[in-house]
Amino acid sequence: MAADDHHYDPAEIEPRWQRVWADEGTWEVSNDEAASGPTSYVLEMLPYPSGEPHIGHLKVYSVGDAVAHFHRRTGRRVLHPMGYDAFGLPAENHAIKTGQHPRDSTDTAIKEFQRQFRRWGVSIDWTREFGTHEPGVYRWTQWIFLQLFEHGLAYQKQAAVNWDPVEETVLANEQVVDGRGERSGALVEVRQLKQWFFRITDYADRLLEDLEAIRWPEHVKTMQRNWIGRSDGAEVVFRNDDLGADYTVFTTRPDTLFGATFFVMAPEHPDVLRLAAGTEHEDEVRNYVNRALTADKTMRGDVDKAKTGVALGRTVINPVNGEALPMYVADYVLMEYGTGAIMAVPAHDERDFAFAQTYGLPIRRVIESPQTAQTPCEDELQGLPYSGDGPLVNSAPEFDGMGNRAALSAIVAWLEREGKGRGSVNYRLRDWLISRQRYWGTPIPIIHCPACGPVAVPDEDLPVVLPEVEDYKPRGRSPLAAAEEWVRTTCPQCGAAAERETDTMDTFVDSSWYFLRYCDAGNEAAAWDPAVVARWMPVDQYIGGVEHAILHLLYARFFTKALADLGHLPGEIQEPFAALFTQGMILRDGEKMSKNRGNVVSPKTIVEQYGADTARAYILFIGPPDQDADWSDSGMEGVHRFLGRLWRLSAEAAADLPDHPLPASASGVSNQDDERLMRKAHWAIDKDTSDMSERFNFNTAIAAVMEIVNEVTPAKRADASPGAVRFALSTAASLLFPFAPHVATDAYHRLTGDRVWEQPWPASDRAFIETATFELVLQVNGKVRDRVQAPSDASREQLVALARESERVQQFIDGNQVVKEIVVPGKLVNVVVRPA
RNA sequence: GCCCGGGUAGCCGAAUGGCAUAGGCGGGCGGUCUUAAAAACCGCUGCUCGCAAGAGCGUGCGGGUUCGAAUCCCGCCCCGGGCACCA
Repeated sequence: MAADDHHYDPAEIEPRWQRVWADEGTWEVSNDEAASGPTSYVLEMLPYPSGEPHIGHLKVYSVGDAVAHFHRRTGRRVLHPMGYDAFGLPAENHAIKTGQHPRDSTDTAIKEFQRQFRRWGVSIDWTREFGTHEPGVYRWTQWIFLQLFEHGLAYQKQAAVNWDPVEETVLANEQVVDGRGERSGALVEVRQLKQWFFRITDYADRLLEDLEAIRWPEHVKTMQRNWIGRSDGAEVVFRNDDLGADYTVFTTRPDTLFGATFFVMAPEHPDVLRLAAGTEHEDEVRNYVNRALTADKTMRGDVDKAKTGVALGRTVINPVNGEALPMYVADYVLMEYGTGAIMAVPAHDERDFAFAQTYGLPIRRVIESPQTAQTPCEDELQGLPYSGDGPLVNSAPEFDGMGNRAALSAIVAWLEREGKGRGSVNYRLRDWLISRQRYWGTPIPIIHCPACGPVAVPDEDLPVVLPEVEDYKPRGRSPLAAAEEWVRTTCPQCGAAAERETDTMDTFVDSSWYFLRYCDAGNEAAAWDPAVVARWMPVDQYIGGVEHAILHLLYARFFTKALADLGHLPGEIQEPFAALFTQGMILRDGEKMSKNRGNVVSPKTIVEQYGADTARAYILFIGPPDQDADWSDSGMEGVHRFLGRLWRLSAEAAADLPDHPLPASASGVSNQDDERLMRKAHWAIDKDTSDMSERFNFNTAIAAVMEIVNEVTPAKRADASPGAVRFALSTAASLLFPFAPHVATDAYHRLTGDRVWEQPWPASDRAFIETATFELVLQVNGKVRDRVQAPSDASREQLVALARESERVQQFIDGNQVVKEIVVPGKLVNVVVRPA
């Protein structure tokens, strides 16, 4: 190639190096025990294969690949696998519309994903690739289900569940947002159905506590804490003498028990109608309950909605003082939380206060608030409702005057002694509903026997293969029910005629363990070998969208703990993802990209036009990767120009300058241009190393490489030696490699003859960064007035003297009195003056 | 309403107690190349005043702490996200 023909051509460079990586299996790692050294497991959330990859995929794999490359070059063996979350509703809905088998559309999409991921040059160990829809994989999903089933962690129960009328399936609590199906947006209905659940609530406390031990973004931890929703309090028993029934309530404020003035039940409470029966309120209660049960769930949940309710015409006894409290039914009390009944303390709870005001119920203050303590009030409702701390009043003599926190424990102790209640904890978290009445998922490996009940499919009969059906449309039952031959079977226990379970599993089950399978993907005898998993797990760096903050990340944590408890994982592996990074979205003109808006940027088009390196480096350069960022075509062209400049300068330097050793030490540097180049290169090494290891500041890491390249332009390096130029350019290529691997590899190879991915991450040499003099900033009263060169080893006195010598400083001192001099060694001198 | 983020040039952003605006984009001015233009490449470019030297101003708004504040503290405004009748 002629020296004047150095034209950056990613279409030539990128496939050439991709071929080397594919032929040599560069990114493959073995599970051999013999392989030594530290390991790292870098994982991006697995993609759902539909259509083709979008810009969000390009971002997550650009981030992940940068981390993987950095880990490799800092001496770790890196597991960086890829797979597909291949079951799910979009493929099935497509099948309902077109009749195309979901397997066919999914496999087509997977092929397109594979093509593009390779075209992007992502450093994946492709030997471990799989899709969750492969029978060889979902047989282990079924095996895990059965492990949970046999240990009581998977169970079937009749329950009020969320039914999505559009998707025609039930949904997990986590998949209902503001009363609507997460995918369909349809208002969910409550149905009583027999469904399969995983007992995630058994793990509520461990899921909460172990958040402390993992390096996750604080807001994701907060979301998980809120979702688990642990509340500490007490259960207190209130007796109704008419029916001779005891009603237990849960309260976080047993210290306010003496302030209870009424008692409220949820409309769904099974005893409401029985209690009202025979009273003058019977009809009214019946009407209220009917209205509440049919009302729009989203409306009922609105905080601002006025409180409504109806008296039941009965009373319960407050165990602490024997008072009879009137009973009400009101829709602000929820059946799903606690016991579906509450004690109402209007003086110290906003909701109870609003209800009491509406219905003219008594309000009794039992905790003194700071204001009322100071100014004994004329208005007895002043400052109410008050939910803060303070001493008890209007309670029993033994508690009055006691701080409410102390009183809380004292009252709980009293309740326990009297058998009227006990300390108790409540969670918002519900068990995970995993049954789906849909086709395209992992079949639940259960056989229903009229005599034996639900029976596990024996291990040797796994996988239970998804049967072929004609019609994918769910009609209030799973499409699998239509495969009658498949459904009809015999009981593995007693041999009697029996039927297969026809529901499939929520696809979140598949993604709750896929990261374990990557460790030992070829294993046909087991889901994984615990000894192999121990070598890789936990994932050192997990990367994905924040939209999975609750669902996927909580379920995967639950699976990891449950599988460790059952002995299938080493006990010390309690968390799947030691560190988590959540990347922001790529927007266009401040809006989400979508086909409807017509503002979609296609990775395929960009990569074809500019190359994968440009697309990847631009996405990382655009801003901090955890933030949303706006796509700009001209910004991307700027990065393209920069990559071209680096490559061209490298190619020219390699061709034009005779081979020359790199300056080995600071003393070998002969002139100012050399010194500037060497210092900039070593400074950038420091900058990039901390940007990559301490935080994910890829944007500033790339900017530092740009600074090196800006120093190497022919005009600026007139006197520089070939060795210094080569060092600056090869350092730039080396530092850029994690973000733009092809062009960096090619430039580095031309300059040095070596393969950059086989080189250790560069180390900076302080001798090149430290200099004999530095620029001393001179301030008067904190304002910069001058800059002078100062010796690096100057004493404080010498620095002050330099400041005093400056004419510009003197101008501002003249006529004033010098009060003091502040010296920051290596940085500045600030002369403080005041008018004489 | 409560809990997190965030607000820096025309735009994206850098700087977490010490030179505000690194790097990039865009616009403007100048240059190289060209018969010429475009493209490409190179250089300068925060605002105001000033011929210049230079001075003043400038990190959402108002106060405070400090020799010194984008950075720390108090009060407010705006934007984004999460949660929200959970007793």
